[in-house]
Amino acid sequence: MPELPEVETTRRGIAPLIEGRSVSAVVIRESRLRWPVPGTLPKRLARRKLRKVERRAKYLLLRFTHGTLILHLGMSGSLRVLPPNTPPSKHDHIDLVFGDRCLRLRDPRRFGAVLWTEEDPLQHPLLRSLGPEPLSSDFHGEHLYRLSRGRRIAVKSFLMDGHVVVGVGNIYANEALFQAGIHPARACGRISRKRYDRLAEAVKEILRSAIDQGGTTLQDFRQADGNPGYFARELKVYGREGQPCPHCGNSIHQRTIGQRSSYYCPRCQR
DNA sequence: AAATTCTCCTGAAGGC
DNA sequence: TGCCTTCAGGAGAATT
Repeated sequence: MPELPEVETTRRGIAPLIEGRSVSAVVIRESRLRWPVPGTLPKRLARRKLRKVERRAKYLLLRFTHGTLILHLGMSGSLRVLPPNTPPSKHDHIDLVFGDRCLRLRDPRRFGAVLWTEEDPLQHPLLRSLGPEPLSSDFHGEHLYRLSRGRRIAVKSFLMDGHVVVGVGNIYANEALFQAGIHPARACGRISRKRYDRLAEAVKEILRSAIDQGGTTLQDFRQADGNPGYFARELKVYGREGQPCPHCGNSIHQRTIGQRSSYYCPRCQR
């Protein structure tokens, strides 16, 4: 499931292969994604040059000279660059053809999105009110501390709220809280400044390390070259219910917090 | 404003 | 072997 490291891995994989190239064709095989894919896309993109592939939160921004294609991979989306005329398989919904190479969006669960804007994409309603990038200097313990005062939700839900900080999904929230020694269900407003410093550092460290490993592949995710991501083998608690805590040896617990499966060591995390 | 619940979808896993 | 049920999950929308 693409979180920030998977999206960034994808960006790095596709950018050098398609930046600076012009669109020769757009194929929409399935337009029923999270929102209908605009049918005007082929016309709007024809012969247009892709300047840059950027990322904001979990959105990929394909910046053309006259507008931006905003992509979200949802739960199960992935992008590959393939030779043109590669036969599509099931769930290969969209192709952007750039002459001798084809950017193909595959998304079995269709929670992803493809949007077009000719305005500043950062001012798009979906992106406008997002929190800071976790790997930027705008994200730190003080930020988490300030935003959490007076609030009662579980720190894990707080950390996964895109208005607080972007890109931290379920897997990395679990891992960061383990590394910081914070219990995922603890009320976010009752955590000290010092512990938030530690949490912010843990988030940065884990995301950086996951990006280095090419992301986490559990089922669907693939890097742009088709290889899986290798961070799964570094997961300390996620999906490890009943297994020993790598720190103290107690067994990892699992419970649902904010409708999301949460894994933690009740002894190391308070 | 903040918190919670609902919703979209498919494939995997489990039960019988 | 096969059919049915349950579940996971990003995040916007709707509701409380």
